[in-house]
Amino acid sequence: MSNKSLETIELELAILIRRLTTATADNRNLDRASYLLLRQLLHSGQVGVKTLARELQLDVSTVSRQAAALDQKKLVEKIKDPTDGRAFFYNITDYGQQELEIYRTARLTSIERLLTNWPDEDTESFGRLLKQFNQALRER
Amino acid sequence: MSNKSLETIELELAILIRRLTTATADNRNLDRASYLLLRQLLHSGQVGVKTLARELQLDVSTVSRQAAALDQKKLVEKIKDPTDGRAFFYNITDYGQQELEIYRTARLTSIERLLTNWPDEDTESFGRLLKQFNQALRER
DNA sequence: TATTTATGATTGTATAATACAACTATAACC
DNA sequence: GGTTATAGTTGTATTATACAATCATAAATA
Repeated sequence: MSNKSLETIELELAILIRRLTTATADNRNLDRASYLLLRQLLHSGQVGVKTLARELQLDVSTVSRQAAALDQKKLVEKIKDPTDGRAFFYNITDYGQQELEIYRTARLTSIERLLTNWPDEDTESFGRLLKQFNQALRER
Repeated sequence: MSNKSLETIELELAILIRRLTTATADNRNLDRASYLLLRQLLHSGQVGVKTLARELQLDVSTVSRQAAALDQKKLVEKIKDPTDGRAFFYNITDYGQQELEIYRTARLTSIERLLTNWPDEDTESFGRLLKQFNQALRER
């Protein structure tokens, strides 16, 4: 790998993180954390915070708080596990699914706006490489 | 652009941000904010917080605090503008340059580790596309 | 079976990064 | 010389996170 490419990636990643952590902060709707949690929940079905934390690679306490916030907002419901007195399931509500979809659509739209004029080849590669990079991060 | 690519980018960006904000948080050395500020300072030369804030697209108050923290740690020095009683310059110190270099090298190394086995073509594209994406964000 | 240990979850506390609003001091303008 | 603009700082709030302590229940063990 060329050192130039590596240096570019290093710098641009730092900038990207800075830019996106703040850019996505101003939301009337969902925040990024809730969004990923809801998505994961939709994907995993009925699971508790421990499983979610593992899947999202977050601390259990973090997920516990996030889930409580979502429960508060009626985006999910918390159900006692009948077979284990300590455990709970979370279920995304219909309202939660709606909100998720609204947020996701808004995100898609604003990203699409950023990518106008990009050659198809570039958007395709960008998606593929981001995914590949995340995979590497996950396996690290 | 294919909807599939767009959806991939949308999701993978959200994941990436989550992953990197936490992954880069555990540092004995510099934090990401300080790092970018020092880099910018090295690049811009003697400027005050207002200029830095504009260049970094951050609020002045944020940069003011960050700069104060760097000053505290002797990574920069704060110099009164002789021509304007309200204003200051910041200068990166030798120590600051050393620390910057140490941190940057560490970052390069850990990113390089993630990219082992990537075809040269992919690392080249990834750098180029990240830069392109940041540019789009900046111009938004 | 009674005690110990492990586990799912929550809560207390701390930190980092940020923004907006209020404020201070100085400069510029008229 | 009084008003307005500007550079910077500080107060306050929010979001996202981790680690440590704790609680309640389950599982293992003696």
